[in-house]
Amino acid sequence: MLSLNMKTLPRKFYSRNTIDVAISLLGCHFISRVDGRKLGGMIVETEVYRGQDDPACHAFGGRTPRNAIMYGDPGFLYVYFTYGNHFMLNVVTERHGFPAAVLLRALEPIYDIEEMARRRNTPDILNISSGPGKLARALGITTKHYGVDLTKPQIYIEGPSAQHHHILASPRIGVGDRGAEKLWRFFIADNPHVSKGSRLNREQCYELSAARKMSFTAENFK
DNA sequence: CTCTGGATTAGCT
DNA sequence: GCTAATCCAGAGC
Repeated sequence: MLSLNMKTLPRKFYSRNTIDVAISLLGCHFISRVDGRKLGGMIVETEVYRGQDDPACHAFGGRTPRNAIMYGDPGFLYVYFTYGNHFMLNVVTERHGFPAAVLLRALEPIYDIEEMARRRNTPDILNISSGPGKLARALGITTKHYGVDLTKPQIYIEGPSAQHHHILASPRIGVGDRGAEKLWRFFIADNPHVSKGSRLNREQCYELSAARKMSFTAENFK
């Protein structure tokens, strides 16, 4: 299952269209060594937040102190705090000056599962990192790690995935009507670690080929 | 300064 | 399925 030849993803990996990055990240390994332990797992669910025209993106409406990292170089960590409890992990994408990022929504635990389970206070492996707030907690990542360089050895992603995954797309979760027409959530079909927070019926999920076609319309890239 | 709502989760009905 | 928890960023004054 683990592929050989996994290497830390270079900055160039992140310096592409955010949709390509979000899809390419599925199957890669996200690793955190923030407390001297190697924690992490396989990325199984991602979402795209792209540009000042995307009403669900934190950069909608322009630059602020919080979203500043999204305007910088790709390959850095954007962490923010929400709902009074949860940290969200994003990786900055695209070129300097264009605000965009991929939200990591779920991991399949691989490294030091016992420690991650402890941090999450659950014995259930399916509950360790099957949601964006859950995985940040399991990995020990907080806003202290805002701006960490993902090409350095503290927090990084290894790839590429050698597996052939069946990937599906759907609308993003938790954004309400803001950009609801965009199919910018991507996940590995049938992986039990994909988040269950918002159960989507089959009609709301699309094969990757169809979703990509819709995502790359002029409407989304004007 | 004050107010509003959130890229969620856990726990209960 | 429903909602309280919990606190900060951003907007408005």
